[in-house]
Amino acid sequence: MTVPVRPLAHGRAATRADVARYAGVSTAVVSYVVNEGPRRVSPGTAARVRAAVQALDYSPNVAARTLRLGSSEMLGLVVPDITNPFFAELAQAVEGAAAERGFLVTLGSSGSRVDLERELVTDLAGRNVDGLLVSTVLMPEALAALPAPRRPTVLINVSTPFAGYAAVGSDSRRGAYDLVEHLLGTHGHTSVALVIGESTERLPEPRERGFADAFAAHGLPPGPVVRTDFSRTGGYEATRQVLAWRHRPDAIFLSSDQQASGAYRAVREAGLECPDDIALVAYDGTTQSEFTWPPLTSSRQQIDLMARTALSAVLDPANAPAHQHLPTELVVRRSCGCSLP
Amino acid sequence: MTVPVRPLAHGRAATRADVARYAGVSTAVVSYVVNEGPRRVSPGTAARVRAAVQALDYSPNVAARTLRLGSSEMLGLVVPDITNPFFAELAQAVEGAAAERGFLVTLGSSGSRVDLERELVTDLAGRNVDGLLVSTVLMPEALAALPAPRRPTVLINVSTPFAGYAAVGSDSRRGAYDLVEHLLGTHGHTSVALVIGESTERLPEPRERGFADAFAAHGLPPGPVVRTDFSRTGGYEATRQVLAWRHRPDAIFLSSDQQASGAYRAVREAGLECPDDIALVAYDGTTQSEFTWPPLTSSRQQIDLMARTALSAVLDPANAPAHQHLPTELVVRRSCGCSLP
DNA sequence: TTGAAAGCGCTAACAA
DNA sequence: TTGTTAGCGCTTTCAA
Repeated sequence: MTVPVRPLAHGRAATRADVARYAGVSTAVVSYVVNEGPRRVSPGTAARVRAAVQALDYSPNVAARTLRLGSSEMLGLVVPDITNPFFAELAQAVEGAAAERGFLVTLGSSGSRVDLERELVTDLAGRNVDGLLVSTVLMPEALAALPAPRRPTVLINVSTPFAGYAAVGSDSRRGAYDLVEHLLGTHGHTSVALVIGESTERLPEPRERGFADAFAAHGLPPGPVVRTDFSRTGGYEATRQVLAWRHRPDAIFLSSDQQASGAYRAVREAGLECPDDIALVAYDGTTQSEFTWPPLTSSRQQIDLMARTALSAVLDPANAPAHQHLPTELVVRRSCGCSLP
Repeated sequence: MTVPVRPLAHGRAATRADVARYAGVSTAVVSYVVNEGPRRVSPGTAARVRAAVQALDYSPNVAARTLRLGSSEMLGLVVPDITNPFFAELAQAVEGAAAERGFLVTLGSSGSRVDLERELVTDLAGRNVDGLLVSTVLMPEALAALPAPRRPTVLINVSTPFAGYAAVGSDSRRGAYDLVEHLLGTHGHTSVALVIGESTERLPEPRERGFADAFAAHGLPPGPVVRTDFSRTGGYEATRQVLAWRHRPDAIFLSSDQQASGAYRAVREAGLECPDDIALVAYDGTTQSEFTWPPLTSSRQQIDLMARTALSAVLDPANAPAHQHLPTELVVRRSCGCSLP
């Protein structure tokens, strides 16, 4: 199945022993120089070692180091779908935050498939990663079915804690509330539909609760809910469905930017205009939301903060709170009906 | 700088020796069972070993295996920007193709920054990856400045070969030609502007040549070229610029979907309609292009094929051609002015 | 300040 | 069919 890769053609790569021999020192000294510690080395010797390193084009074998140290300075990140801009931005942020601390990250994108995700997590966990960040669509059961994590594992982008894991996520209930309240309060809409991904999180989904909360605050019964998946196609299909209702709502709240992308298409295909015929708002607030037309009013997740928070949690599991809620930010653009300069 | 991670609280993780002791066999036998070879083991013994593995919750130490075997079954992938849907789709494809062959992939996204990219490639290459796929914006110099790769390295998404590396990319010259020829031939446009990313590839950029080729085929001098960067903002700014010209062209050919996203926004902000006031076409053809309005006519890169081809090249460097050109596919939608059902 | 050497967990050649 | 063991490259304790 797998293809072993031979070392370079011109012979095996130089090892620490080669360098030591070349520089006329012991292997320990080479270590001290290469790692700048833990013992100090006289300047002259250090220079000879560096020259040898150069001459032999030596670079340390990470597997050996990992084996010895028990740490690989690698983190694993599992997301359901890297082509979803939210996860792409999250991956970018995690990678950046990890790099700042000297860690590399191995990414797995499961395509939202449960079995693949399980495999990914198990595999990654076995790969000497020092910690795991998992953003999964398959919360409770699948997670419980996993072998106990051998490494600090934090659940990222979840709104409810899960036994045995540290978790960080946005306060999506509040984010949803803000959006719907804006529609109901500022714009005086009375009928707003919710299009939401088929969640495997503990129900009711927080966005759905925020949605209902906003209606309650206005003394209204909650609007209709359409469940689909968290993709463009999901948003597209669901919106088509909503537009076909006898009484078209004033607005649709999409649970992700990705779904909103599909919603726009459905609206245009129906020959309708946003926001005149129907307002659209969405949860996520990735860069994509600035480039739709009209620009998308959204509750923006603080992706950088989420990445940093999650990173601190894996790297210092002892002090990681069971669950951290990050605030979202309401970004009003034009798709809700507001007319901005 | 780095935080070593301790084994599980309930003591150190089980090793192969623990399993051997528990099952009353030698470590070799455990190996044979776990790896299903290379020696065969009697069914009874194998069962005992499997029971021990289960009981001790044993999982092999990958670092040790890597050290021993000299192969990690990991590949490295470096892309300039994972939030660009093209690269996200590419990453997804590479990951999928790799998984089929038992490899995991470590992703690095450089944010298009030369220094970070150099660091990433060097770092990744040192990490016992069995091979490296690099899609870089900083072709010639930076690549030459890199230490010689210790592992098979293939350049991905490049249109010109580069000494010492296998390379795979789409035939972007042809892709560009198809698009512009469609505009000139089918639609009878005469003035088409090109918005292209600031390329670090050997000039002239193939898309620019394809663009010029199409004009030449019609006996026309090539249209105006605006150079910007390969981002939404780049496309946005460049398009604003084009729209401000005294003579607005009939169409703009954007060198990426990401730029096209920015272009749409610029067109709408200017109060113009696509394709009536100005036609838009782009190179890439990611899923994003199906969800713009109007849907984007594009030259679609065969991302899956590219991933597979590149993978074969890293995994079997001996037989990898210096450069492989993959055909693109013209996908006609509505942004060019075609009226589809 | 430097050297010798043990040992991290695994694979596979060799021996039984 | 199974056991013994060398050795992958590295870090670091202990001794000099």
